[in-house]
Amino acid sequence: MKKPYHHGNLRAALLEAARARLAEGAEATLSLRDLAARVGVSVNATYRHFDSKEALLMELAAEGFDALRAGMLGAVAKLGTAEAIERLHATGEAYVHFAQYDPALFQLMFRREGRFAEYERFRQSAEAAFAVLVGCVVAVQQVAMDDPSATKAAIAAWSLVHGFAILSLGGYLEALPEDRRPNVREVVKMLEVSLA
Amino acid sequence: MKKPYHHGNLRAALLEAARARLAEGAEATLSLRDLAARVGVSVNATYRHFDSKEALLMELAAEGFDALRAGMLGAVAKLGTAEAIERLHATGEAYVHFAQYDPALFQLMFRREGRFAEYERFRQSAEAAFAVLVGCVVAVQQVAMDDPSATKAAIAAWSLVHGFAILSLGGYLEALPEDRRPNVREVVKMLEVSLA
DNA sequence: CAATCAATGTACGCGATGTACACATTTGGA
DNA sequence: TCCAAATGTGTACATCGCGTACATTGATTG
Repeated sequence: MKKPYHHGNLRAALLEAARARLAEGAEATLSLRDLAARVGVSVNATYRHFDSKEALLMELAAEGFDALRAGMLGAVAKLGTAEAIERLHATGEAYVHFAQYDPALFQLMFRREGRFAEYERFRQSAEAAFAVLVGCVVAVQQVAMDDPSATKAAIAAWSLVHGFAILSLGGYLEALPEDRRPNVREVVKMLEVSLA
Repeated sequence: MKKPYHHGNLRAALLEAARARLAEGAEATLSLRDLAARVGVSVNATYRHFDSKEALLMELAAEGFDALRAGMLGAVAKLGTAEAIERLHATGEAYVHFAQYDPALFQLMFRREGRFAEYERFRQSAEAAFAVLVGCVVAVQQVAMDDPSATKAAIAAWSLVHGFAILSLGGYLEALPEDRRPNVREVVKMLEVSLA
């Protein structure tokens, strides 16, 4: 059984390799050539499936947002029926956990410098993920889905968990002794009061 | 008046050029060679003052933290005597404003991937900036400067403003219509209740 | 005046991106 | 069935960025 001339699903394989590669290092050191080599394919072949390295990364980032959304929804689902505020907490926690579980992917997702216009798929996935947060806030505030105040509160909530994730990953909290560092739960609780 | 063989203060000039360069573009497209050309100096000369591009960027980032600290302190000072909670608000606003005033520098500061160990100067400046926040929280909570709860609350506050800054700069909020986007003040107000 | 510092010029080695061109192998549709 | 399109291979190249080396020149300082 020699390897066939055609890979079969090179596109998916490249993305998978990129994911694996990301898990073990930073985005900065991810090269197309390395990816091609890992999959056992020539560099040129990669260009049959992605216009550029950036295009590949954007696809990866979009899938990241899909996974983030799934992670948040999953956390809520596992909670069963619960207070709306607790669901919001769970969602926030899931957000941070996602970031900590795959830091490189998370950073990748938020270092695309707003190329929403060029990559529609990316925009949609990012928006869908945000919608989960808005949904939670809507439930807490008991307002209409398109209520401006819900969107604003959701952004504030997003800011909080996102900021915490970034600062954690960046190592900016490591300088502090363990007992003075809040854990995810403590941070997420900050959402409680100000939204009620 | 021909230009002298020695520049005089090349180190400072390089940093200044880098700052200017940052103001008009992203970090990713900043090259040592370009910097040297701008200052009118050979590439080699730059290595007399900085071990590497990274070292130059770290210095720039450290100065960024100094400026951020000054900005926050300045905002508080301009407030005169005021409620502690208002000072915290002002500090948070100053944080976001700093980010919006010089986005590239701000991103630079937070994309150094925790090289605190290698660059002590950087660590100190970052810590000093954070201390301003802690100070505000301490005043609000009326606890001792080294009270763990103050540190934790300060981190939460930091997370909030930082997350908002990042999301703003990344363009992740631009998808939403203007009237559903919170402004700085609205976001910062979230600090109020949960810290009291 | 000698030593040292600061800067020049030129040239490499390395690695990464994207592109081009000619060619091979499958696969699918007219 | 056969031709065309899609997918891959190999090799080569232009471009750019980083860091380094080496010999040399101009300024400063003790």
